Amino acid sequence: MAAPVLVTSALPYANGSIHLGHVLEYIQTDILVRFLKMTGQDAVYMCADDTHGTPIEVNAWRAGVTPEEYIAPYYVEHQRDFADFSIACDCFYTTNSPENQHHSEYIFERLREQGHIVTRPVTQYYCEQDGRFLPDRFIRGTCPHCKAAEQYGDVCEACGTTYSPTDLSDAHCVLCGATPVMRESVHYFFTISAYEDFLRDWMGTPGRVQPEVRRFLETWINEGLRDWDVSRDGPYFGFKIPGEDNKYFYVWLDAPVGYIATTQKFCGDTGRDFDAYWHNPEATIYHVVGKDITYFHALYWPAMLHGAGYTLPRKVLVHGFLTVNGEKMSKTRGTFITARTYLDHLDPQYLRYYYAAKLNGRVDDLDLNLEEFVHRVDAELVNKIANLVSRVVPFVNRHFEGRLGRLDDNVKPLVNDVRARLPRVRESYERMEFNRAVQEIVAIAEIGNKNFQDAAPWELVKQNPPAAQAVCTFAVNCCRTVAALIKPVLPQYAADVEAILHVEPLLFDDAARFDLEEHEIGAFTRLIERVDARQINAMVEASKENLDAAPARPAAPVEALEPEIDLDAFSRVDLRVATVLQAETVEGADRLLRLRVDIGNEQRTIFAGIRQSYAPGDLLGKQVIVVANLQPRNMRFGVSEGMLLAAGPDGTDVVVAEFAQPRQPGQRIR
RNA sequence: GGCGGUGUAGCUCAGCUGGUCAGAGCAUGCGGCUCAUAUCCGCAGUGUCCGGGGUUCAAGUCCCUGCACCGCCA
Repeated sequence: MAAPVLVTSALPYANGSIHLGHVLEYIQTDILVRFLKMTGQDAVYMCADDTHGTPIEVNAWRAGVTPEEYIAPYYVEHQRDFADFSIACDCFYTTNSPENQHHSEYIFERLREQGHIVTRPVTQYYCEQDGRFLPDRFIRGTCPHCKAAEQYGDVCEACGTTYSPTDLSDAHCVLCGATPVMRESVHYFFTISAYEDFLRDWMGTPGRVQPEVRRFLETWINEGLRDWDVSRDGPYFGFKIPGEDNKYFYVWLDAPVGYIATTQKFCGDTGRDFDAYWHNPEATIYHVVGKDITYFHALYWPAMLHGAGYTLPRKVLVHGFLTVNGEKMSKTRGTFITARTYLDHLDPQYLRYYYAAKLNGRVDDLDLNLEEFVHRVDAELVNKIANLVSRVVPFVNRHFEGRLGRLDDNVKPLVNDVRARLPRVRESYERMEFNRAVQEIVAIAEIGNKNFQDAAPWELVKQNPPAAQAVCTFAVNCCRTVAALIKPVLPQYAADVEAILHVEPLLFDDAARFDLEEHEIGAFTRLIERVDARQINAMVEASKENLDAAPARPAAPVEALEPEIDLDAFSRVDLRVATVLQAETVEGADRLLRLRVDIGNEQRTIFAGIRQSYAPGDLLGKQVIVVANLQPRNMRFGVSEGMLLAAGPDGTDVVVAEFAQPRQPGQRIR
């Protein structure tokens, strides 16, 4: 038997629900695996929940449960979402497993034996109140570059500058508000630079990664591969580093190992040979990942596998992000749609079809345009593909008691035409250019429709029933061909057609047969409904509601109070009533709105980091509170002449302070 | 700020190593059919191939530059 194929998609993080962006990747992977299986390859799809790391540890702590308790419901939820989208993992496991611990430790030890793990002290912020080192995302302070307040420890969302948390002038702990101290800790580093030649060779082999990805990776290598910190101090949720009391593997060390661990679990459950996958240079391993995690999968991961003697990936397939209606998914616009919200309103087959029709195998972002979605599903899937079955099957049942005749010689050219297209479909699937495959399949459905139209069996049946029967026979064969070809994308549709036509489960090669003759077909059943546009709207509305209802965010600990000040100190802060005259987005800044406000005797321009919570129109005419005597601040996009008062834990959930009754602009607030 | 990607008809996109490459589908308009629980089939127009330079006998296709959008920066 040929060497096995193993395909993975990136592991969903077990601290939240999956959304349609995740689903894009899983559907893409699922289509590939189904195609491989249909063409007789011994392929499996492995996936798992990614369960470790600081965010889950902290969220569990905030929720007052253990990390294991915290991740458990997501494990159930994710599997249900997968199943309901017909995403058929052969095994869906978890990184919080003994198998994963074993392989993580094994890889670590092998790398250490070879001298590619070194230790080095690292000085970083430590919160004495919480008793923990603070990752960059758990520190906030004022950006050293543009002086924007309340920025994360690694990047300023106002000006985009990246820096180290120690560059923040007033760093404080996100969890408790306390000022952290510097503390030293010894960390383990993976000296990946030792693998530079190996990596150049690996990714230099054609087909490993898409060309644009390779260029991207080469710039990393050319800049010099830096040692990778693979340890974290406790408290942490993960695997302890052997021989250490309070140090753990960084989540990115054990997450991809989950691919291996899941395979181990799968082999244990099914009696398959684990080594045939992970200790077999003939095995084909594909990783499907989003472009944000390219470097983990195409640099660290192959190096780790190589160092520890596991099978190397044959291909890392990188895809872009999902946008909705041309824009980044947005909670306020209702385009941040979870898998479940979609399923509550629409048929999963629509999305599988739409994604397939747009996936081109490149790293481009894919846009889910909801109007196009409706149109494309109706015009192609329903009107062309399903309608062919709908027009011929009831016809055969009505006029010929469900029996097919024989194919007429005059359809030979059409059969040849269809057969000539099959290699292109196959090749498009192999290259992950599902859009071309779908295009070709629709064209084949059109051939079936056109012949049926031109031959007009509804007329022919009056004079020459056998001739009409032959026309129908060809159309039914087209139905089978189309169903076989679209089966990786629409397994449910294909199964329904198989049932109607009374044929065995279709394989890819069945598409070429055209030998369904003198055969009795079954009754017609509806295959797929047209998209109900109202359901689209309902889904978008529900996505907005989810946001409002989202109680999920556990109450953040209340920030510590600032030192006491006297009245004089307060009165030096000049707060004024201001009316918002203009509000607009700032090009190049995701978080900022540029506001023009009236503060009585003058107007001011203020940049406020509230774009994620407010659309410009939301603020027009509103009366807000402005710090009017704040030193003007030079920002990348202009000068900000004041500051807006608002409350919120971060930039995505901010409420601007307003007045319950109208006030005159310029009035002072005391 | 550095790096990378993208920019082709109203929309979604094909156009590989430069020479019928200015295309397809949808949308639009017109015509035909009625088997279709999902309407299909045919015909027709539309484009400074993002702007500006350059290389070449020849450039969406190569080079430089500008602009816009997207992403990455361990």
